[in-house]
Amino acid sequence: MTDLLSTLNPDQLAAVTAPASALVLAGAGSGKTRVLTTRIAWLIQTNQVSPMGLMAVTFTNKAAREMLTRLTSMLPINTRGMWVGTFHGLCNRLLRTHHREAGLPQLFTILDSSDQLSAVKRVLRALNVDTEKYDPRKVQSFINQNKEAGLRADKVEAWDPYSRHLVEYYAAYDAQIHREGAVDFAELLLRAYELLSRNALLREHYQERFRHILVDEFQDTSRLQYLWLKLLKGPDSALFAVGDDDQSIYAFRGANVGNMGLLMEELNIAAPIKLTRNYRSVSVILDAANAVISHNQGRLGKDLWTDAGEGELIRHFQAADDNEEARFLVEEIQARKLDGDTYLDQAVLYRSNAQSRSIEHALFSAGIPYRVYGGLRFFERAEIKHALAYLRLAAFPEDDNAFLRVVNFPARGIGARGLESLDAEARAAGVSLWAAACAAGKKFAAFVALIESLKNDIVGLPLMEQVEHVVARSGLLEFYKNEKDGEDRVENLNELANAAAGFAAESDDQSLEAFLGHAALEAGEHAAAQGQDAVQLMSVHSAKGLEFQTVFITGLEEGLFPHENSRNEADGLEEERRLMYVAITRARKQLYVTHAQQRMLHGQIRYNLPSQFLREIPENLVRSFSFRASKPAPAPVRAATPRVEHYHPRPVSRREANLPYKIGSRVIHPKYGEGVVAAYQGQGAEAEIKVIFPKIGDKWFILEYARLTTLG
DNA sequence: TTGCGTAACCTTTTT
DNA sequence: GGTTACGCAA
Repeated sequence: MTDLLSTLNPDQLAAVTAPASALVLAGAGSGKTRVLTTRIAWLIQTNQVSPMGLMAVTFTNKAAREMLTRLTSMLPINTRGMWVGTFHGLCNRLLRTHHREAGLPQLFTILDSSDQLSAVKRVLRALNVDTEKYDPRKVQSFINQNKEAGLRADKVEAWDPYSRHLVEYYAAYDAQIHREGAVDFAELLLRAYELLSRNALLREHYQERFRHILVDEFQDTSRLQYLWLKLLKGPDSALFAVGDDDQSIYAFRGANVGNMGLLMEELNIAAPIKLTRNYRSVSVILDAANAVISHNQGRLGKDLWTDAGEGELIRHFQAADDNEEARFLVEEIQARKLDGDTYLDQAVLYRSNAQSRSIEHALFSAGIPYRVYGGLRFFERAEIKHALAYLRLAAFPEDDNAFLRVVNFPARGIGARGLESLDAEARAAGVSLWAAACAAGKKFAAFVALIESLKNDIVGLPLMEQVEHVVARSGLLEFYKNEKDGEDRVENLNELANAAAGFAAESDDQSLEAFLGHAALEAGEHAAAQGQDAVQLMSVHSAKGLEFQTVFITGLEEGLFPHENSRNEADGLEEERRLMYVAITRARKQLYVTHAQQRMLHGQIRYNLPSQFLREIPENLVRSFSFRASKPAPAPVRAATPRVEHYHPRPVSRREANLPYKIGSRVIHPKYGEGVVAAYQGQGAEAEIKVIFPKIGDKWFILEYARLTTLG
């Protein structure tokens, strides 16, 4: 037991062994996850609670998994069946267990955001709503915002006609998905909340059971999640919340930092336990982070410190355009690689996912392996959703959503017109589309027969074979095999069977229904090759909780980061600044920040000023560079420091000795003229050299045959 | 009625 | 640049 605690610093120790409810204000890199898991281990080891008597809640599946992994390395316990998971995952569990009390069918489906959007569109169409006036996405977010606040349609206050309509659509949408036995993300939470608040017996049961509730990333909890936690906390239970108000970056989906203050008030917590010692970054990086975040008002207040030493200055690259920015990234990433950093140690961050494309392009043409997080994830891909819809119909054909998705995919001659009349019949009879289709006769006979046969064929098969069978027999596989550029999709469909096998191996419930629920809640990262040495590309949001040796924060421009949409939101700029704070604190040893004077965005060139966040980093922590030293002088970021060094691709040691041309040196090619050596890739006879010709563009040559002459 | 091609559109962040 | 909506041809 003592060895569990012996390596903690005094603040961490106080947090881990807190006797009652506590709020821990844990700065970036201060050992937050360690405190959480050590507390769980300590509670169990000292017999204060059994593994079944505690609940630990996180926001992401990744965080939940990591907690379990660390826990098993500390204690010889079986973590299966423990209530450790995401808010959504635990609510799902609660609702599956008590579906009857919750008023749901046993096999309720979970709608992800895009499913939800199509459901909203369907409802609006049925009500003949002018979607010019009522943008489906606005309606969707209206619904979600209210659910996140714990409000059903009949509780939402609406004074003007416009909001009254929104409320009406909210009610219609809820009625619709309930009819279909579907539940959206926010509904999972709201319904679980309502279940517990209405059913005293159930509530008391869980309150008795969970003596300790631990919450990660508490600053990101919504009002509803807070209420849910309080409902589960019995009079004798302890609530242990860990969070960092400076890292609250999810206000847009209902996160309420105010919950931190509220918690202290309501649970009589005198003061938060502050963890400010940082074990991650060198002090240059922490100083920058502290300086930036100090521009925010109303913080709970803490500054990070370290004794890890100063470290290298932050490097700021001022690019003329996005291509230059990408070129700079390529140069530096390669240089660091040759200096001994792995690719995996290096992360490129951006504010919005759309920015990844140009970076991917540059890395790809330079032959640098990379991995993109976020964006379209495995279970969100169209072909996967189609396959899941077939599986869903095989299990529960009444699902209108799934029905509509695949009734004419692959095409089988059922168009909008046919569906319209089917929908009318279904509405008139008050039944599902499936029931109507069964009654409709020949037009839908083939589809009905297909689903029936899928349903019969997979009875009793193991999960993986069920998936394989449905993928093969639904016609999806064949369709994509015949489609040009369909290889990836075929591969993904095959991967789906593996995902099912993986799920079956891990989960105690191996039913098809359980797998479908898992697919909706876990976006899944099966698609990208794991464990490979690759540069990590991701949005700042998805970087939260991660750390890297080297971090590049790109696109630091007014309008991009801070994002222009944040201007109209209350507290918008402050949230952007917290985002910047999160980005900076991801770096352990070296931080790069870049901006471009102009960039291609949404198909047109935009001219952006450098981000104000750059100015907020003290100048003595930064070295600035640009490709052109003087001529088209980049606008100085601060008036006081026009000093911008000329960027030289760093001289790299070792291996470059074998390379005839230095990176950055100017060469002449007999056909293309003058150019600059940009990169190498490959080894020996396969080695290639990349030369950038100002007029022609980038070219790769086989090094052995490249007829290049060095210039001056 | 369907399927395909072109035009217009829009783009923050996620469970 | 990529996706969706619409119009046109089969």
